[in-house]
Amino acid sequence: METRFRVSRKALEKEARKQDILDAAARLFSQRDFHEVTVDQIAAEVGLSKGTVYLYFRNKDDLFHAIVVQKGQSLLRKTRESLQCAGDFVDCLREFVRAHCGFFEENVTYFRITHSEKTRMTAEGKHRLHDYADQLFHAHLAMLMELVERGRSEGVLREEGSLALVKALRGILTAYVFHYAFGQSETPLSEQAEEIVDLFLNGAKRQAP
Amino acid sequence: METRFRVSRKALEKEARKQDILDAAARLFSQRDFHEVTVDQIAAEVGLSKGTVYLYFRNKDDLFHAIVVQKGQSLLRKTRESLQCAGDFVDCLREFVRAHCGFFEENVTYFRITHSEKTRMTAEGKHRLHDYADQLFHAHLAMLMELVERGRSEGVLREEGSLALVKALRGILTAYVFHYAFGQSETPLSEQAEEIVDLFLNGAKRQAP
Amino acid sequence: METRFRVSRKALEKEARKQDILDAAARLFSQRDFHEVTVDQIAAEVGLSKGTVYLYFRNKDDLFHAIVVQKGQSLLRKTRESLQCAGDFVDCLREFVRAHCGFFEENVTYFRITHSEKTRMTAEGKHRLHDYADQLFHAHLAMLMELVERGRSEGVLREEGSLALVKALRGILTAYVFHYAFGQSETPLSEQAEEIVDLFLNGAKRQAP
Amino acid sequence: METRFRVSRKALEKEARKQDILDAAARLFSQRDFHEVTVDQIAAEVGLSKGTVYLYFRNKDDLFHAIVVQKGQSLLRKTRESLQCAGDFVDCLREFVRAHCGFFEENVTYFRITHSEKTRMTAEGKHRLHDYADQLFHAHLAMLMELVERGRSEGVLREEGSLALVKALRGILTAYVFHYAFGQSETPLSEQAEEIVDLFLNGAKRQAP
DNA sequence: CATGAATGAGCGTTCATTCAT
DNA sequence: AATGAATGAACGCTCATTCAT
Repeated sequence: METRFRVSRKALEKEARKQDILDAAARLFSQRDFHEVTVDQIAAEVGLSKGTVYLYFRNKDDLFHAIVVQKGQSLLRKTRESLQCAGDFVDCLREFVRAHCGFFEENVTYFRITHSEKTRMTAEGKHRLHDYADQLFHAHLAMLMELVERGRSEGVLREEGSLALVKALRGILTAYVFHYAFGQSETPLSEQAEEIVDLFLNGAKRQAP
Repeated sequence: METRFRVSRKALEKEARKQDILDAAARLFSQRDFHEVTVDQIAAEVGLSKGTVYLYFRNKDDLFHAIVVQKGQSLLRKTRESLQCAGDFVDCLREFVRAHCGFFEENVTYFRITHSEKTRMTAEGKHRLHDYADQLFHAHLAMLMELVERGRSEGVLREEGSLALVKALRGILTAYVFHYAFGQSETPLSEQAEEIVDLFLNGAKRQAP
Repeated sequence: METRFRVSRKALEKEARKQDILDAAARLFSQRDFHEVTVDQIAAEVGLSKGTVYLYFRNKDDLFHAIVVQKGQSLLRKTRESLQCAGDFVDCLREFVRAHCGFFEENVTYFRITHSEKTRMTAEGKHRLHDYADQLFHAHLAMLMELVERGRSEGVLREEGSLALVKALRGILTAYVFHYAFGQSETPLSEQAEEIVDLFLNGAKRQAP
Repeated sequence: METRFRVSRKALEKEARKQDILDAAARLFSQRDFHEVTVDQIAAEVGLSKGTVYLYFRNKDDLFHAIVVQKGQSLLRKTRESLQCAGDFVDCLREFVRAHCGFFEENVTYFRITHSEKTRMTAEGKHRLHDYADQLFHAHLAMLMELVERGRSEGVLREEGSLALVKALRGILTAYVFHYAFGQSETPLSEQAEEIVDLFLNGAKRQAP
């Protein structure tokens, strides 16, 4: 039992170390391009030796993808939870947007990563990202589709083209996160959730009195 | 006169060659990251020698920025023209969206470039892009602001936060271009202009009867 | 204690490796021009890979300057020591010339380097050499000045223009080293010290009986 | 006859153009290293196209050597003439030193070139310089030898080692030119001829009263 | 003769990756 | 497990040289 305990403690330590590397790397990747961050810098950021990084990740690509996957999972989990809300579609949509905003508020630094990675992924036809990361991306899309479908079935959203609605929602969300992440200091992202929902649902037109 | 003709022909040829390089490079930059495209590849793509590329551009960065600037100018010109329409705000908005869609329909390959470059630019605070490219970016933002202001002064758009409206419009536009550029074959982008305008103005809610 | 020993041994080995590179590079720089020696050749000469050289020196310039500085220091040290002789001016002058000759006898290969570097340094006005190498050069000049002044104060040397005397001494010294370094095999340089001193002090004229 | 005239005029023009290139190149080579001067720069300095330079010189090396040879010939001619003086050895020596100084005063810019080239030449064992330049170098040495021999046969110079005397003379001369060429503004070199002769003949010692 | 566009070998430098300790 | 020295492939860039016009 002592051995089991030792092993498990070791395993935990190892996991912790791995997470340290992921965090350090993510910090750097959010500031500079994939190719502009060197393994040396990552190692220095965690306070480890370059060789040690290779004990935890097979190569630089793996490390990068691990970040994308981990953050993707996290986003997916949080937004999924938000959809289990008790209320009606609009309530749930509000929760969803809040979750999305909350996630990126806490992970501003990861926005650039996922942003550029999403692009790369789509452009090169999955050659670069592991299947799992690919699945995550599509899972996110699917979840949005579901949400929109529900809005439709509740009679709140338009009947035509649910893909169009998904595009609009993602577009507005992304634009807001973008401005939050790169723009000069603004109001907290999560406080803008209501605004996003409003714009998405009612559009830019002045409301009839 | 023959001499004059010869000289001008040479100058034209040189300009044409420069454009060839720009086009070839843009093709590659749209498929892979800046650092993943080598000057050798660019040269090969045009059918020239590596050294020759350096006769036309001081370095790889310059070449890249030349592309961004050229396309940025083009987009700016086309969208600006669209705003000189005779009709009311909604007409102009429709023209604007059409121009935007039309441009990216013809320049799908440039979307990724400007997409990632815009990110990099904002992130690194103008350190990398020439002033001119910087100006272009802000000019585009300013133009959108103007358009939205007009919509407000005509009483069509909401009174609150014009930045919010700009975000929404850009977000939806970008999302549509993104899906067109990377998604599997869809309807022509320009045919989706009406849909974009509708979503932006009226939102996703089912319209009251 | 074993650890301490290991650490210090590693540090020593690293220092030794660095010196190996310096020596190999110096050998090559003495045979060919700075620009005619490639980093690849230097690496091959030490039996290392090109990249390894860059673990020890930031770049080719640094490596070159390290050689100049190291040898300059050595020359300065040895000649300075020689001036602490007990005897009168002529004794000290003799010691000085011997030290100078002795140094270049052991460092023939470095003569060309310092020779050409001195030229470059003076010509380009300190733009290329690190401040330290610059200081060394002037320290050497200053030392010669001091020596000559002493000869004058002891009533041995002429009263007029000590710079003239410095020029003459350096000129003769350099000429001798030059012939030794590049000429076909001759008598050891250090054995020519007496001759140099004699020519410098008494000139080429046949001595009055 | 008109044809002959035309041809000869053309030949003259060609020769003049060639000289222009030599002069421009020499100017640049005196400021920067051989490898730091580009053929492009040379062409620009003469106001010609790069390709044109290759009509007059087979390659960059040839051009460089042509300069060295031409200047060497010129120095040789001028110093040889000086030796045809009517007076005794000391008069002739004085004339020689004056000629040497005069030459480098007018050709300060060429000092560095010949300086570094002489080194390179001796170091690499004639592999680089054309035979002719090699001959020039040795002709200069031989001339000095002759001069010194004459001084000896007239009973003015010491009996021992004429090579030693040649070394001393060349050393002092070179040192003076060096200081003139690179040092901060000094008295004209030719006015220092007397001083050089004095130092060479009588040495640095204070003269007995 | 003169041009200058094109070439391509070659250099300095970087950096992901390996491996002996 | 951790290190960090060593590697070597690869890249951006330069420039002497050629050649069609």
